[in-house]
Amino acid sequence: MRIKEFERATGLKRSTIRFYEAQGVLHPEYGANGYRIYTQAQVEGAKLAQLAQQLGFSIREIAEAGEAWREGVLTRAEKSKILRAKLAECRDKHKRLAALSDHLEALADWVEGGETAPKPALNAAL
Amino acid sequence: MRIKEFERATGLKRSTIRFYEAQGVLHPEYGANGYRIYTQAQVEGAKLAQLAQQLGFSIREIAEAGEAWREGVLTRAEKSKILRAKLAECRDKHKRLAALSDHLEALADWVEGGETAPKPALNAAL
DNA sequence: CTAAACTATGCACTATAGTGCACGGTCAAG
DNA sequence: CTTGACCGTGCACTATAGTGCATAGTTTAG
Repeated sequence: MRIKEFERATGLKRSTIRFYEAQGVLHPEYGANGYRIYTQAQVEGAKLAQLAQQLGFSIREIAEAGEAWREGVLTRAEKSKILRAKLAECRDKHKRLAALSDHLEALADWVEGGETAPKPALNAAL
Repeated sequence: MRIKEFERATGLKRSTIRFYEAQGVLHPEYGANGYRIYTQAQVEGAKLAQLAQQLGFSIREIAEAGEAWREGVLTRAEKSKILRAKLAECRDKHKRLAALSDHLEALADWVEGGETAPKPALNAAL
């Protein structure tokens, strides 16, 4: 597909798509006319990148991790290492987010209960 | 406490502390000499802000939500509403992070398994 | 063949989140 | 009463993540 359809498929703006390419997140093929050509796999990749970015990963990190599922760039061991490292970061964020949720809920309950009981303390493990 | 100790207690740089104050995240008292004075509660608040920020919330969002646990600014209903809204966002991020973790793990397994099975697809619910 | 729609590049501009420095006032030990 | 550590403001600068525009080439429907 060309860029217009890729915009529609990913929900990204054209300027953002070009920016992501410049940052190494996207690597489209180019036709003889100079037009970018995208595959369905790249739509998936872009969606994953968006997700990761909304959850606090930087463009640079996403570009680096993205190398792990591009063909013929890295060895299996390198890919595995990158993916496992990002997975660990995800799991850590996941835990911290659970802690933040718990704390917000405790605060909401405390406010709704008239702020009488002692104010909930932030878990030290954060 | 004064700013030096607040830096140590929160792990934030002095420039960042001043920036957060300018953005409405922190609201220290001022002594007669013009020095900022922080409480232990503000250390807690700053840590919570750091946590939220690392997890993808913006400074502006944090400042707004922070009003909910400042004294005498908002009504109970307003505080509750803000906290419950942020809680819902947290829970959503939490779910998405779980999905991202699952996907990364599936990719890592797939790579380690020799990339023979079909490449895991991204969950459409993202 | 022409016009509309689509695509390309380069570059300047914006928003967010800080960082660092110059310059000056305050405090406390000696 | 000086000296060094600490604190203040203002301002310019940086990094990240885009956004928008001018200008020009390509494609496609009529």
